[in-house]
Amino acid sequence: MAEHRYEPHDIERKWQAIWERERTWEVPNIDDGTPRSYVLEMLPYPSGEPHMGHLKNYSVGDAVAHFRRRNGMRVLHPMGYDAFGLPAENNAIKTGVHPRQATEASIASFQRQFRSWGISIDWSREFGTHEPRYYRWTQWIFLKLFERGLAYRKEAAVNWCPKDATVLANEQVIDGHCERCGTQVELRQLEQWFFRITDYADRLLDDLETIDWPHHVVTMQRNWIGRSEGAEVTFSCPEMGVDYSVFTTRPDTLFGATFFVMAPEHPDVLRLAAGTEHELAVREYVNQVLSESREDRADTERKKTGVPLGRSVINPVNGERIPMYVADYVLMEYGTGAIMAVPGHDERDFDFATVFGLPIRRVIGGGEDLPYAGDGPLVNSSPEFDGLNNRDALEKIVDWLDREGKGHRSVNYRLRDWLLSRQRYWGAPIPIVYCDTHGIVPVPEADLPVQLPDIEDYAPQGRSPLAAAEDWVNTTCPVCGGPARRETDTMDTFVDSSWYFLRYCDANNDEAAWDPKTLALWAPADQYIGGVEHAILHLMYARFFVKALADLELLDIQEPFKALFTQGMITRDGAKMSKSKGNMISPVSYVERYGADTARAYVLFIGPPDQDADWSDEGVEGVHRFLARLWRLGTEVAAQTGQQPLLGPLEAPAGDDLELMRKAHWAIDKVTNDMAGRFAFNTAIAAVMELVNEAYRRRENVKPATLHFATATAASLIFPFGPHTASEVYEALTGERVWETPWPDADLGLLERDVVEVVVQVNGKLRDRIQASATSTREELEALARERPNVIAHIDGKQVMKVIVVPAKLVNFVVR
RNA sequence: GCGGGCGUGGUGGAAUCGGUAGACACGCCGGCUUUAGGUGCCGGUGCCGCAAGGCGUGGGGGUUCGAGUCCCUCCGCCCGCACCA
Repeated sequence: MAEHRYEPHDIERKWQAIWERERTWEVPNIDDGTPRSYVLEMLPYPSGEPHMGHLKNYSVGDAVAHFRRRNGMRVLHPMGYDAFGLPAENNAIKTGVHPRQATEASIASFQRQFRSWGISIDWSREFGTHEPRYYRWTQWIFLKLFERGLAYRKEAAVNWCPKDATVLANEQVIDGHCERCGTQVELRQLEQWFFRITDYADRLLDDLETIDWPHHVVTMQRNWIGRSEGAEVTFSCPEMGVDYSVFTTRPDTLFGATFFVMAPEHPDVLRLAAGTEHELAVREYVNQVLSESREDRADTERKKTGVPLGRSVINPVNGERIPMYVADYVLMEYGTGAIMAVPGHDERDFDFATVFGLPIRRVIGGGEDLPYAGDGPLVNSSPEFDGLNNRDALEKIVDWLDREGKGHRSVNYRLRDWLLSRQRYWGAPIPIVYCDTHGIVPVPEADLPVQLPDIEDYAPQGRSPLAAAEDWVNTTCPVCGGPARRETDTMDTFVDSSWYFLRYCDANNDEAAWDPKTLALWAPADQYIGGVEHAILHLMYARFFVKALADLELLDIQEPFKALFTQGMITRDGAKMSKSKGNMISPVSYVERYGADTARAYVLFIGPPDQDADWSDEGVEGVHRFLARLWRLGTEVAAQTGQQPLLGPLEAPAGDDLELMRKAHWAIDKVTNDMAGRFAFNTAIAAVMELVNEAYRRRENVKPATLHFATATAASLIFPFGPHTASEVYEALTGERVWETPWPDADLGLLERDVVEVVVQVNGKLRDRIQASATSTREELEALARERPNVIAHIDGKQVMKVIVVPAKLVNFVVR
């Protein structure tokens, strides 16, 4: 058969040309009653060439898209590029080449590869987020949020990366280091733009219950939002005539508060210490803490440090005067920047009290040693509350505080507002100008986009490189026409990617970001697919945007992604692939060597797609062998039968014909279930392999029509994973285009057998198998089982206590 | 420390509802074909044992007629958050 060789490149080119010419995967924005589905993979960040993670991501998404299409749905399956961002700009600084040039070269390479992989993309909706026709609307959304008060400017201690010379969002700081370059970040007091995502904390939390997302992602988001219920309690400082409130989740332990601690950044700290013997020490301590790295400060292992402030506050529940301290374990960003310290029932306060010799008082019974953080009855508190369970006492104490005007119930979140301004060049300009008379003025919508000007020097100097583009910066105030200066910061790229999935729905609309009716045809995305690394950042921001846009009545959904699937990484020798490790392998070389179908089917066959999987060249060979086998079988059968319609239901099925038909219908059922309810592509592909193996084994003994059916069915079922080979084989056998034929239906009646194998156990151990009628009664099965020699040997001389019979499945003798 | 997940042959993995552990694939062994073949086709392959048989899903315990699957406990690995009051 030397002349008959599986030539994936010829086959793939042929079908790709057809899909391209006929625009097969484009879908119209109409509602004609056809059920619709929006299948979306996270858009790639175009840097260099696509890697294995992309291949896996889009192979998963394409399988889902194809499966839904063939089940009668009109599927929106678009593609775009998250084109703004730091790596392109850093490259520009190094090489002097404009980031647009490098980015667009990379986009071209992604486009080439997506086509060569045969991903079924609606190319008519493609865009890059760096194109003015896109970022015009990013700016428009910014203005809408600004109008609503959801975008605002404030001075705050922010994360600053000295290497990238820009501020970072909280979410972009990993273990105190810059997410991008790994440099240790510093805290700087700067005026910056924020989105008020904290206003949405409760909705972001509650609506997690309305979406079908992986449990671990939901948990991560929940933890990130970090909702804590408790109370705000007022401690007054009579010496200074000031009240300080603290947030606590444990007002039940108020009677155990023996000191009070403020964060070093607290604005009152120096004033409080002024004139006391501790003034100098406090000043030194604060300066020292502020110069510390975030990472050192966050080290929970090190000994607690702090300095007395020389002042005291009154505990509102018992009038006790307790000393004030400043200590770096209290954070300015959370709660009020001050805490009541209860060393008996909080480990951190306990550590501090131990170092400083402060009193430690037990006010909750239970546990052996202090600190004790569990529940129990109140003790040493007040006659009114002692003896009460602490949870009941908590409610009563807060009620009392509320009546006395000394506190109230309160909720705190770990979530902070989203810092979106970046002192960088390669991003969407923030559409704001500063006027001496009118202050912060939004650019009128009609003037959008604020075009990103071309510049020469990209190097950041602690301010945006855009500041050097004088012609661009100097403008006129939209209100008074007087001289004004443009905002020179650009937006975080996460702003761009927080709404791109909306734009796909109406990508060519030049009048608006989207038409709400058109958007409603598709949004929200029915299935979103991407890496877990976006579990918090992108997936939280996109949810916030959709909620904010819904409040602006610009759309009518509350969540962007109904269902989410997070794929695992492809590793090599158990390690993450990276340029620095030099263990990168690229999809291109495999596509060139084996064809796209092999590469695609392999990344899905390698294991469950939500788990990490290690790349193996031998494994690729195995999948390639399988596809070649299917193609060869198809060619052989087609030579024998010619193109003909699929075999209908069998008249009098028997023998090998019946068995092969059964296997085919079993495979249809198996693949359908593996695709419909879950993402079990690995077992789906295995089922098609079984069908092909079965067809090979029985091919000499079955009628041509049976073999034809089995082979065409295998091609039809493998289509979502290896679309080119599937199309080729299916066409050779039937003359039809497989993607235009409906997904096959399993004849479940055919799968039912008259004679089944029944397992016989004695005390739960397998002793024999018997062939029995599927309709045999319990008594018949037990009787049959008792005749078996191996069963007799095992129950002989023993007492049969019980017999368990599961009809058509098993018989278990319980003997003693 | 808190939260989440995982642990099955030589390897990747399968077992969807508590009912035959190891599908499919890799690797390995054997046969056939072609032999120029590193192609193709067929068969075998959890471990111990000549066999009968025994053992076997990280360790220990439990529930059950029956546990990879449920419960408790310990060990190991991975991920996320981390002085969040």
